[in-house]
Amino acid sequence: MQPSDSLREQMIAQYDAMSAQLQQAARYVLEHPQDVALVSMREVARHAAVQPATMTRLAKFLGLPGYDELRAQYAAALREGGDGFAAKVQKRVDEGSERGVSDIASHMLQGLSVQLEKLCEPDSLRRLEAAADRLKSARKVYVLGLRSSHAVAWHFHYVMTLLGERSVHLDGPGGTGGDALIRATSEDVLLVISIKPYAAGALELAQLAKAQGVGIVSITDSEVSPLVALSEQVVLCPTESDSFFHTLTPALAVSEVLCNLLAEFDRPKTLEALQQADEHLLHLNTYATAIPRRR
Amino acid sequence: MQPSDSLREQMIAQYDAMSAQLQQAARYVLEHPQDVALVSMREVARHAAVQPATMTRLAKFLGLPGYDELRAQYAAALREGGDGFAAKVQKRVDEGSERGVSDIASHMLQGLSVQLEKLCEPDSLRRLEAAADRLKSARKVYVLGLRSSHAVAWHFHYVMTLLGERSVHLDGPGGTGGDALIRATSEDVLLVISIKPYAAGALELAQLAKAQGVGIVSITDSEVSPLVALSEQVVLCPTESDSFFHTLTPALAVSEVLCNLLAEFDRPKTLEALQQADEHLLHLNTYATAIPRRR
DNA sequence: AGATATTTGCAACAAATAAATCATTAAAAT
DNA sequence: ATTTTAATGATTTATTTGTTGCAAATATCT
Repeated sequence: MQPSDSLREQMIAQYDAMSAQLQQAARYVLEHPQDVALVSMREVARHAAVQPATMTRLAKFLGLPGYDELRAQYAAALREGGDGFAAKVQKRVDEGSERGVSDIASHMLQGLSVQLEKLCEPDSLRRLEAAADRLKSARKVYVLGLRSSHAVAWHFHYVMTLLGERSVHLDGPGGTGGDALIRATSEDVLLVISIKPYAAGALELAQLAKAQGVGIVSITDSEVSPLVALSEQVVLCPTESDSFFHTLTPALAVSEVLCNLLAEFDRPKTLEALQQADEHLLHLNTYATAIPRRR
Repeated sequence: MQPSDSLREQMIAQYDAMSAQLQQAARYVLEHPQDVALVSMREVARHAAVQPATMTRLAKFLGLPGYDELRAQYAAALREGGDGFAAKVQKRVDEGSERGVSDIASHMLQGLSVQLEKLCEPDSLRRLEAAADRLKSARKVYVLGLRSSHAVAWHFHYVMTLLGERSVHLDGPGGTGGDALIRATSEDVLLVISIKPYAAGALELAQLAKAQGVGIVSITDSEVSPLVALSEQVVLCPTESDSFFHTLTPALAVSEVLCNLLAEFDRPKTLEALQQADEHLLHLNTYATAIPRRR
């Protein structure tokens, strides 16, 4: 799938010696080898969010005469890969008969994959859309998820924070998480994430919020979840998995979809907000592309 | 290896209805499907000993708008072959042309589903297994994930907590998260989750830990992620999605798989630990199955 | 802090591409 | 045998391609 190996390895080895733009280009090439073979350089550059010239420069950096040679190598690799496809599948099947450790993993992952596909059913999509609409109309969105659901709640809140300042995460040290609801009104919405077993604390807070007139939108796992009775909108997601634990992956996926639907609602505003966040984080040196020097 | 089947069959079926030149072109296309995808029309024409215009005419004869569409079909077919079975769905995703609200959602979900399937490839499974092995052998597992990766880190830690007391979450108020590493030794392992853009803080802490002799296992998004250089084991997961944001869903899935592999390692102990946790939480009235009465 | 080198974005270029147009040739039908 | 039709080849045109040169921006070093 990758070209003659030497090229791929060379790219990885010399990655650190590349400039930022070159790295961005190289990274895309590494992660989308088929594209290099199948689409034009300018298009690859567009996908990689890089100037066309950078692709040429990458090729030269790797010691090739030009981009065409780079493409040729990837094309050759793809030819082989395509031919050997049958063999590859066969290999996979053979390995599958071992029933080993990686079988467990593969089983789980495929199960999760199927569950995500099930979320594409019309009913789920309707619920997602309705939930997004409801969240959209809120002045503030309070986000609540305790115990295992904390991960989803926090992630939703984090993304919403990048988008603006409408989100409030109901969590805090010493059990003070619910305090932020003090000034919540009927113009606001509470997004609750809770799956079985339902954390009592989350249900209590949700009920309290509802009593204050706050609209409730929930992500939960069943039509008979206690949250359904409280909520204006419910998105259901499966949690069963071939493992000891319930899975949160579908719930997280749902959360990400909601975030994106909200972002899509006003693209210009979203883009502006994201750019603003980018600049802010850049000034703070929040991010790094290499291992920072010890200080 | 051949395009959507219908095209290949159509060519064979209508072969007799073609003119001599068209037949010559069609014959070459049928016998060299890869060339159609990988080289220009003129070159294909030259190899087929046919006028360039004939290739265009062949495409139109098959009811396609132009030769580009023909090439696109063959390129898509080659992608499938090269990329594996998951790519079939990807094609559906790529073809998504309408952008209704629920189309966006279903698009995203299908994309995520495909990514999870890709994690089932042998290489990924090997990495997962190796990472699980390394974590298994650790005395303590420190878990680190900042910013967006916090969700994954926390979830991993949460599940590990249910399983025993080997896990330490490197997070805390006032930037004290790293303090727990004070007593970390070479018997311990640090699990770092970080995806692009990489939080500088996470890299710093990981580097510090490594300097202390702590083994590093990481979940990250690329072969050229700065974490790779530090880590004994790396699990790669995709983060691209048809949305404004990077997706964490595959990373979370990887984390859940790791948890489960660790749990599977010693089933009796796992079951006992889970039962113990159940009892504990029951006594604390942590969970509820119905809306609790207001107090 | 200033000087130097490197990196990056932009625009222009020539070459090549796919498609459209027209002229010529071969085949079919009257 | 002549007209009509379809097929083929040559030519032209508007894009698109990969590359290069140059100026602005950025980083690096003294």
